[in-house]
Amino acid sequence: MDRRQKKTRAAIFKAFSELLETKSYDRISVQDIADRADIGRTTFYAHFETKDVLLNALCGELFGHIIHDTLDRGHTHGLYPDQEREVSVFFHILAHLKENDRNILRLLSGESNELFLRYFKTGMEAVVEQQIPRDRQRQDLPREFVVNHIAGSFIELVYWWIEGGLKYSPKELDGYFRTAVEPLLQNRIM
Amino acid sequence: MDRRQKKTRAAIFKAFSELLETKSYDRISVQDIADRADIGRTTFYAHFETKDVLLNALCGELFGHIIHDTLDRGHTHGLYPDQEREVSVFFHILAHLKENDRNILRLLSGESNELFLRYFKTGMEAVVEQQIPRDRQRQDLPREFVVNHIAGSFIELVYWWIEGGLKYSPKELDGYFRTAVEPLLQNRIM
DNA sequence: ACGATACAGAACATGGTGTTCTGCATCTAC
DNA sequence: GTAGATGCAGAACACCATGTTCTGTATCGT
Repeated sequence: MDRRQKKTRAAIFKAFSELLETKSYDRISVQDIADRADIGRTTFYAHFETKDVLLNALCGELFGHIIHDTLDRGHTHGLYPDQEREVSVFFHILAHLKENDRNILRLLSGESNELFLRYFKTGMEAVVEQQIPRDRQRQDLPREFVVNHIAGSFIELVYWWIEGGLKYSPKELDGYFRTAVEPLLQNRIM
Repeated sequence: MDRRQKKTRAAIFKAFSELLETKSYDRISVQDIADRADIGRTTFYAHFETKDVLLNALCGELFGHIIHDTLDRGHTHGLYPDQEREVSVFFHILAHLKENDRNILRLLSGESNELFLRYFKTGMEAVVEQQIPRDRQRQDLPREFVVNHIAGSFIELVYWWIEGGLKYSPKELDGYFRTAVEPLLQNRIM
């Protein structure tokens, strides 16, 4: 790809992310993005058909990595605590967020957090699907209910955590969350 | 209040609700609302400063009633099943929704459902606060965590239920949900 | 019936969107 | 290094939405 393309594309992403930290999505104009990225407005449209396309690309960029990492890790670390570390996949995701990977935390703290959390939820459903072995799931509850409940309440946890100013540690929350979610699974087979 | 005022105000609400069933919130223009309500655009601004003010008024109207009813009922029906009917407050809310009170269901099925569910969550937090006696709550979990978890996962339940086309009955869901949420409370004192 | 007020409609300023065109700068390939 | 292709800036344009102001008319409450 042309160096110029890469540069402006990166500049657009950067400008958009920075703006999303301060303004809500629909109050950001293409002109704002272009100004901040120091490019012409026409150039923006040469890269993205519309603002929504850019948003989708950004979300893919952001959550793609975190979810992908988590799914990779899923083979070794399970929903249940590691023998040694006493933490689960949820801890890893919360820790990622707290480390503010790719400034995702600032975006989730911004006015458009609901927007991002919807994307996040889609990814979380895949993680939960992978993490719950079918034979461990309670048979008296529909699987799709369980998956939605766990993914959904995790999203709400993140929402609440960030709104409240990260007053708890990822480890604490991981413990609380697993306590809240454990009964959706059958007891471990002895 | 002037009859004319009441009439146009009602017409605006009606038009706005109907439009929200088909278009997403930010794709509805004031002109759309005015046209549908068969009033002048200027008249709209005489009633509501902006579209957001209208949205807030509508949400208060919608969720105000359902939450208020639920809080009233809260003194008799608890989080736990009635002795006779085996249902909880959650059943009542889901049943209200399914009965499509004030066309709320059609709004929640529309493109702006996320918008409404955020309002809904605020109300649900009040309901949950009321429903969980402090002495019944597990002491190893922060109360604010528990309240957010229950209110949040209930919202996600509604979201999922509606997205999926109401494939489960309120009674079924009430059972599932209480199963999922029970462990957040201490066992009943014998 | 009278004064007050709600309304319709037109006009206006402002600002955002998405497109097209022209000229210039920069890249890639040879 | 040069030539042809491609990315970019900037201006101009048509379009649509917002929010305000003004005027004349219809309807209200008393």
